[in-house]
Amino acid sequence: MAPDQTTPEDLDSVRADQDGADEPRTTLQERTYRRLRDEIMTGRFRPGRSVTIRGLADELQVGLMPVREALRRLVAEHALTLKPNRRVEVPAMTAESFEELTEARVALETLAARRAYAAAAARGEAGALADRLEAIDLAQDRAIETGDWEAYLKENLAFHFALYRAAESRVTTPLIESLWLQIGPFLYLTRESLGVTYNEDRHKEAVAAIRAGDPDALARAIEQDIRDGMGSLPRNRLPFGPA
Amino acid sequence: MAPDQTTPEDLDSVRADQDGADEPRTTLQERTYRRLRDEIMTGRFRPGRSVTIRGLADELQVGLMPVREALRRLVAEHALTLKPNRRVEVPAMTAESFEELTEARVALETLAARRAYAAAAARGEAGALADRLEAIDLAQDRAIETGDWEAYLKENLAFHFALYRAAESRVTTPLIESLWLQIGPFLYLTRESLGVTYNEDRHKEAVAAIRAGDPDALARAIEQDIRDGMGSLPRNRLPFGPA
DNA sequence: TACGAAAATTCGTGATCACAGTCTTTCAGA
DNA sequence: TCTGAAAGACTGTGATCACGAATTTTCGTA
Repeated sequence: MAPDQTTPEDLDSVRADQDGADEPRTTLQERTYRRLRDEIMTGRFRPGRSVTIRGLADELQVGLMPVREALRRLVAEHALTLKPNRRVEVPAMTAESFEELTEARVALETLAARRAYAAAAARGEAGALADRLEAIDLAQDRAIETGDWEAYLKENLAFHFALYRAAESRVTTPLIESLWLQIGPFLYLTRESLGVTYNEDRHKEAVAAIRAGDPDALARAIEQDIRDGMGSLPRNRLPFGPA
Repeated sequence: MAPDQTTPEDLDSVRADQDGADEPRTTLQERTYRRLRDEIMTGRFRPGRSVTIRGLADELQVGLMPVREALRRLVAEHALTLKPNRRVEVPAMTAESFEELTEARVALETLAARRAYAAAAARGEAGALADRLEAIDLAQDRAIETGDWEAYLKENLAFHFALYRAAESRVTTPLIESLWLQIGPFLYLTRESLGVTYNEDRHKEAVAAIRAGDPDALARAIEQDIRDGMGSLPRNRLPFGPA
């Protein structure tokens, strides 16, 4: 699709987000937003990097206006921050923010998981949901075996949002997405510095909880999954960002 | 029908929001955003009303560009929604959204309350926090006595955010604000249709919990306050919005 | 060499215009 | 009177420019 030859390396790496349909009828601003969103999530924007409208417009080969509105949207979603200079930057990750993000994730994602199970069970599709999640989890296991950290993160994202999306929550899901947007860069940026230890597979526990019809166990599995994942990150090296 | 004339009278009615400082050094877009934000929160935008850039620019006596960016920001915060026509509208409140908003509020606001107490207690300012909240609660009691529904809601907002702001959470507070933005219009729009019953004052319970140093009781008070308040609203008349 | 003021560049903000869709109105035909 | 197609008005999108503020560079002075 996109014929812009600049930056030909990675067009739509993490496209498997929310919209399966990839219509070309979207606005330039929307595509610019998704593009920047993916680049932020995958850590290609280092914290503290100077992000300017004209610079990005040059880089992405689009006009100033789409970039301008895409940046503003990302700021509204807290993926970027607005400095008093009126200039946007990739925010630094601090120990406080990291701890806050973990707690907020636990609060919102256990809620979303419960709602997802309730909605799926009400439709009699709990088994199908468990099957879908299990497939994603197997793909994630393969990523672990091959040591593909980026694929691992991608499948992890797919697992969580496949679960939450089952709730069809137009309120909770966007909030969770905002949290992931804030954590994403840090996850990818630290991929080298950690030897991930997979002691227990909380995803398998979650799938089993769904099959057993136990929402409480599902919520516990999700909470532990979040705490395991966040706890394995190098908290001691925070703050991470501009000096 | 709503009086759709230019409304030059109400410039900054509910300005006492979060920033005590009212510097004129802000951008036009920022002021337009706050203006529209307040009007949405106080229910002056009925659901389903057609919101156009040029119309608002005319009405607010500002250029198209500030309105354009303010609308986009409000859409990103889920205060307004973007129709497939690329046109923004005040979203209708449905029973599902209402229930979701209640659960999300409970999850996030009990978390914020706990963090606020912990932060205040760590600074040895828990007593001062309780005093501040008590003052707001007394003002709210006066609003109840005089039957001033709008003042009641305003003090209610002040109480909750005075508490959450004590946590200095740069992550959780914005999420809660987004939820209030989505509920706000509905609260004000239904002010006529309900005889509010104040059986128990959960705010006083919250203040007592802070003074007693009991975070769990504080969280329970906040949760019950939310459920009481949301439960008293006329759920049976949902969906509320465009036919 | 170090320092600081002035000049040049770059930035965000906002205005204005052109364009291509969408919606409303109008009006001709049954 | 009702239907439906064309004309007109209106809307969001995006480009381009002007302006003032902030940043960076330059260059003269200690």
